[in-house]
Amino acid sequence: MKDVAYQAGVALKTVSRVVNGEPGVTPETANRVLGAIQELGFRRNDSARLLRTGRTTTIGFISDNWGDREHAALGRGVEEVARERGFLIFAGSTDRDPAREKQLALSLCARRIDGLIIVPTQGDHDYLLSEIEAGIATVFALRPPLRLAADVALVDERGAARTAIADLIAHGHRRIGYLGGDRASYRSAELLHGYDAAMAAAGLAVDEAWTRLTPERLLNSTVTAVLCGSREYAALALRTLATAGRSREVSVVGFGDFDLAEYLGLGVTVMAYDSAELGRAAADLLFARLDGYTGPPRQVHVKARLVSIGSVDVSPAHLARAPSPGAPSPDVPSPDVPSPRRGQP
Amino acid sequence: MKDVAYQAGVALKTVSRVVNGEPGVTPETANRVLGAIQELGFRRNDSARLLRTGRTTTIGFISDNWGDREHAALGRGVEEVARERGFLIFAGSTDRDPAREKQLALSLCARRIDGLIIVPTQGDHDYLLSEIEAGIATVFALRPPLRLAADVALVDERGAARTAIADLIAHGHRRIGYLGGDRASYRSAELLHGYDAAMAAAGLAVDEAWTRLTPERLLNSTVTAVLCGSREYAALALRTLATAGRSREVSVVGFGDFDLAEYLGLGVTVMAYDSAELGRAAADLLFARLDGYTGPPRQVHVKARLVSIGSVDVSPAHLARAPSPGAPSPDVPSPDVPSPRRGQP
DNA sequence: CTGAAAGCGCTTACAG
DNA sequence: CTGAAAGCGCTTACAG
Repeated sequence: MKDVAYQAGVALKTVSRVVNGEPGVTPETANRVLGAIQELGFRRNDSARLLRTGRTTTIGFISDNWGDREHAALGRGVEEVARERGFLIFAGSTDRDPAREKQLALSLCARRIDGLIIVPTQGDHDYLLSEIEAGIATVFALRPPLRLAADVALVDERGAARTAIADLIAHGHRRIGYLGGDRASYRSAELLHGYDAAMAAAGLAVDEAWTRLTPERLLNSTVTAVLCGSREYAALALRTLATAGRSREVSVVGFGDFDLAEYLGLGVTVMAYDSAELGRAAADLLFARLDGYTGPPRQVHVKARLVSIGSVDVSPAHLARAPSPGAPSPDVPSPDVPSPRRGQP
Repeated sequence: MKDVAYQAGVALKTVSRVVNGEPGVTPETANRVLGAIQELGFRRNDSARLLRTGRTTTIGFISDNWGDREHAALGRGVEEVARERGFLIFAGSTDRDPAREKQLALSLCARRIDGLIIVPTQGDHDYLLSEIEAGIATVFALRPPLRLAADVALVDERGAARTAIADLIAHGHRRIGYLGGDRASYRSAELLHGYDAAMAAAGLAVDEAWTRLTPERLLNSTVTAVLCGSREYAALALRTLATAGRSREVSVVGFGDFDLAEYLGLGVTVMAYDSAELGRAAADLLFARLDGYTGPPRQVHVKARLVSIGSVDVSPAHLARAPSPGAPSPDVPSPDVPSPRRGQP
């Protein structure tokens, strides 16, 4: 810029004015500067400008794994909002390792990002407190942090489980299981909360074994339907049942990103949410802060929808034993066509 | 930092030394500085440091769509290499829009990233020339740029098509089609090149209509097997055949990322490559430049592998008509178990 | 072992 | 309309 000024025979400030399109420069002067810029191949160093300005117009996005479909969709949602605002995004994966999360987050903060959207690991997040105080807007997505009041964008797992279970009950199921790995994880805990609520609302007793299923135990269980807490467990449940030739005896309901339904194939029911929507919601919370919102931390929940796609494979004998479905309970969306896959318990 | 120096009663330079762990500071002095840092909650501004240093230890990653499984896996591969080097990544999507690509790339360059990995859009990339000259290492991934000599990391589409077609031929197919949308696209052109080579090598004539299939035309075609150039077309072909009840009359081979096989379900054959591997390859090219390599542009190709997963559904009648497969040609990997899905033409 | 000065490339605040 | 000076937060190159 100094060179440009020299070449054009003007002061540094004038070059700055031209580059930034500020008013108050004679067309002739401007042209002279523009010419020098062309000639010298000058391009402004935004990093330097941002150092002076204080703002970097950059946000960080930290998730479990950039390569994972669901986290990628989340990032995409964040990007859509950031793009509108002209913000750039630093992205990184934690691989669920708290140490990596901390290292990543702190190096982003050291670059003075304006905001951070983070899918938290299991670790504690005290290390972020001083950064947040220092003015880095922070939003947690997909999972809340432990012991930290902050803006959070979540999936409504409880509501999803309630809807799924109530729907199964409406179709005649009474013995319903949950398959989802670590019950202490945020997701499983929330889904089980919704499960319990829906079973209780229907006045159904719950055998503790039903919610402690494994793929193997599924085959020896008396459940007639099972809610799966992850993509992997849904796939496992289907495969286990198919291998045992018992696909038509147990209804499987998955929980996950929209593409899970597609992934699992035809004839499967999924409580599906939109990860990109979650990303947009998180970004909206973040930009509200950057726009000056200083109120208390907020939570937003992205709803899941019951999705059944494709054709249905059900044995006529099984169908014959199925009663006509009862009236759906109030909080259950009435499906246009009752799914015949869900036979009588 | 100035405040810390004042608080500790030392010079700026001494604080800098402590912060950077440079030698030559008395433990006492260092402790005094550390104390001041604690007290004031000081954290170094890396942006400022990088301005002075000249390097940003940052690379840009620009792809079609961050939310797309394949591009996300690519980014993940890039990240793995960047992480080892302690580099941060700016990420963004073009949505295949040349204008967006340019805008994104230029704003990254203005931030003075050290390198750029880019999945190019159809547009021309002359605008990058001055940036490359200015020292920003640039690598293209997945598709080469038009008229621009640069490092490129690609998938070996030609080899993949050759392998797939030769394998089909070895299983008795003679009339083989290609289904892949825009024939002028880089991917289709490369696949068709491999297709032609394999058909010619086997001395088989090609009816032009076979390579101009659409999902509808597939049903009226005489082909007994079809190579699909994208995830979408593979899914369409399968669905079209299934809907017409003719799944067992035409073998479908997909081409895509590893998860395509899983996505398409059991009993499907896919020429699969690893997007993360492609990302790592691109990053390796980039860091070679950052490490000082100044030779001519290089190309690396990631190989695709023939993958068949899961069980097979084939009509006994169809099987009965199938001949025992001939000896595989030299460039065809001999499958352990010949896939019975590929019946006689 | 420690420090005063200059500078990275830009902008801000003020004069003319 | 234009410019000289100071400063963003750090490091580099040199003295002591």
